[in-house]
Amino acid sequence: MPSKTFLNLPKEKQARVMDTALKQFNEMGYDQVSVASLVKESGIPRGSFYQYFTDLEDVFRHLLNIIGEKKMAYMAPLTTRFANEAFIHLYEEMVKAGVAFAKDHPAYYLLGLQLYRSHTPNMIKLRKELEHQGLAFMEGYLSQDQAKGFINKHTDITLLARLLYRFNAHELLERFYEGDDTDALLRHTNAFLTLLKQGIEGSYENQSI
Amino acid sequence: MPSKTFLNLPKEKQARVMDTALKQFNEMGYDQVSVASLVKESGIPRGSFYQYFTDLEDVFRHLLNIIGEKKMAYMAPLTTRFANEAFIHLYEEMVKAGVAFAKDHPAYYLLGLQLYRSHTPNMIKLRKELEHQGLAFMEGYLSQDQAKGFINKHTDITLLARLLYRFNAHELLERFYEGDDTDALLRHTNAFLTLLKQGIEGSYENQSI
Amino acid sequence: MPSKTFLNLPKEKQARVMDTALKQFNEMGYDQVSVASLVKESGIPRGSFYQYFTDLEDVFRHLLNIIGEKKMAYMAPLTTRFANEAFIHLYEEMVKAGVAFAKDHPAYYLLGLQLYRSHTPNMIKLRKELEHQGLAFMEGYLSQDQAKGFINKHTDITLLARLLYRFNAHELLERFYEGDDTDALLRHTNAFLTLLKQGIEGSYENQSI
Amino acid sequence: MPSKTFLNLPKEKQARVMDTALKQFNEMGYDQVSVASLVKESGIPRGSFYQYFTDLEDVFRHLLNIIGEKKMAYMAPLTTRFANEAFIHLYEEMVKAGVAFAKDHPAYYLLGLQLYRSHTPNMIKLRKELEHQGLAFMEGYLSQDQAKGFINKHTDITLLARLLYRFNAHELLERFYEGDDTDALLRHTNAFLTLLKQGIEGSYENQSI
DNA sequence: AATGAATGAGGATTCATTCAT
DNA sequence: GATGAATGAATCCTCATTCAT
Repeated sequence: MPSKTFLNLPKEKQARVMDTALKQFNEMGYDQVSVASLVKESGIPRGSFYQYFTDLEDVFRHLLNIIGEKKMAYMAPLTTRFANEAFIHLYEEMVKAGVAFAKDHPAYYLLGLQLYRSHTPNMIKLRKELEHQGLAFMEGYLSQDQAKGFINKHTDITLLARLLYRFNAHELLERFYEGDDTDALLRHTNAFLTLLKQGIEGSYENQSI
Repeated sequence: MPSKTFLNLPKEKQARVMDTALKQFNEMGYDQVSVASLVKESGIPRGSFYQYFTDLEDVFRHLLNIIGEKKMAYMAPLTTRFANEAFIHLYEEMVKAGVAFAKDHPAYYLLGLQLYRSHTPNMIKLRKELEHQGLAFMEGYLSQDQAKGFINKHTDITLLARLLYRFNAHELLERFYEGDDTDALLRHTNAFLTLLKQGIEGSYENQSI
Repeated sequence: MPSKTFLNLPKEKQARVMDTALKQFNEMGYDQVSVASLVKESGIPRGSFYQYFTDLEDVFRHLLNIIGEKKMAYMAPLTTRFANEAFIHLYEEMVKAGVAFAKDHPAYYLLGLQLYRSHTPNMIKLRKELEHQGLAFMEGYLSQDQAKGFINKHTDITLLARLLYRFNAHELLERFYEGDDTDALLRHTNAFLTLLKQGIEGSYENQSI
Repeated sequence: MPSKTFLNLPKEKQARVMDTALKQFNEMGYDQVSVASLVKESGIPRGSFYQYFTDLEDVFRHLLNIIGEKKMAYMAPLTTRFANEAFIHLYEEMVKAGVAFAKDHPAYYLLGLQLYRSHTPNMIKLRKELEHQGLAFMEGYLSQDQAKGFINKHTDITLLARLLYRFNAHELLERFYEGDDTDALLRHTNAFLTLLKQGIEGSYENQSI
């Protein structure tokens, strides 16, 4: 968490630092960014950096918080709207909201990639925290859906939650990183959900699997 | 690729170097291994390192090749055996063979993790090469299966290949890393394949999705 | 010497600063204490520090003065009481008073150690000032004692003063630091004085040295 | 302990580094010497320093070893020569040998001062090792002397050993540092030994203490 | 008088790579 | 071909002190 010193800085200066950080994390990759590179490009003195942050991880976490808040604005309306339906519908909408977010704030969206690109103990811990949180959220809904008969009994809910989580947190992110536009992301999402819902087995006439 | 100089070394000395490299990559993580740490623990002179390899990536690639060869011994028999069946059956057997390999050579198996844990440009490139290769292999089979009716027409083959690839290359690897034994890995595999084959939709009585 | 600004501060606030300083000097060692560490733990603003003191040595000297005053309360009664006796008796009482002081105010007593544990030019100067002062005080008395015949003519007064000074300022201090309780310190003192008074030579029967 | 790399260097180059270290430790004080200052003045590259030594303490210990060996040449002959006499005579000769050493190699001699001028845990440990060793050596002899009647029964042997140790390791060293020449050191030694042997008490006529 | 942000020099350490033997 | 010493750039982090509010 940045120091009060940093948070008391003029918004503009804070933004200059955080924007540079965002840019460098995305362009250079988390592991290649150094305190040196950040202070140089953002124009703050070396010493100030250490007055603002404990280390680069601190900067990264702060960036995630900023992004998290923005993203929340896209997600918040959904949870109430889909209260009585199968979770998969809520999931679909959340993914779409995420894609909209990606369209509006591509740099913010892409920072998520870095979460999987550093392996300092703290970073691993952070990633697991987020994963655990995301999985628990989904498993809760999915178990209820299975009880209600929305999901068949053969389905391993824990696994399903993982697949859903990964699709959103990895697959789409990487595709976006590799150049797919948001329309493509939506198509991938449809294909993914179709596959999940119906499975891959052939039609009855030649169901030979 | 290591120099001829290296490949002409007594097998034993080569093994000493490669075993140390394997150990350090797994224990310290690719990014933390340095030429210094490797020459120190393996006991070869600093100058020799540069006579044998161009850099650490060179060592890593060589390690992957060595492992690839060993793994091939587990896989080779399968391809012919399942020539006329749906690919998913071959896939299942290949995953099982991979799990057997993991049981026999855990350190070799786990090295794959490092592929996803470093993000130097070279490593990213290497990972993409492998991914591309793996995906192309699967997509070829899966397209045929879809043509033959083994896979229904709604299924996005590219996506399916990705899911299969990821499950094997990420999901199982990470679960193994986190302590699941090989039996657990096999159970996960069953659950995954069941889900893929049948989808998650509820039974006819209450098919409300 | 602290500025008037500091001395006009509420006693309580002064004490907070000086207590923190005492604690840090003792716990971290003079050389490890920084302006940063002191302002942080004492809670005063960084800028204020430089309004109160010129530097850390200034703080240290002020601490010594505060301690000196407290210690004086233990010593003052003695000088008059032993006016006509050999100095060694006064010395003994002063040492005992010092030990009592150590018992009552161990942190104050132990600060003296830092005088010997930093070797910045200023600290060396300070230590020499104190030594010089202490030695002069003792040499004055001891010369008179030698003139009066309390001390034999063979004794090198300058040397004796040094031995007495060191025993009190080093030996006892370090023993206290290393855990000797005050009783032990008194026993050491007796042994020391006995040795000084009588020498180490064997009894007449076998005086072979 | 310096690396083999360092010890394999040409004697001349080793000497250049060690002489610079000796000079800087003596002139600047152990705590003020930095790796930066040492590499600059000795002319070796920054990186080489870390190939030779682990840190400055390593340099210091090596210096002590070098000095210890030289000093041994002055001391070795004595121990056998005084086998049957009171230890105090051996002590006197050892001190004199030390003074001769100081005359021949003042810089080496003075380095001992630094032993008391740093307080990193390792340095404290080193000093205590040396002290413990020195005290044990003396106490052994002194106990025997007391048994033999060379030293009277009132004398606290442990304390006496400390006084002897300190006189040699502190008092003389500091006096030499402060400018006393070797003749003066010998006079101090005589005065000290006289005082120890006979005590300070006045002659029989006016023995009033 | 109080405050705390700004500053950049300075020190420790690691590193990949080259080069002379 | 084998060896290991040499190199200095690059990085991290701390610090005392000043200055503007």
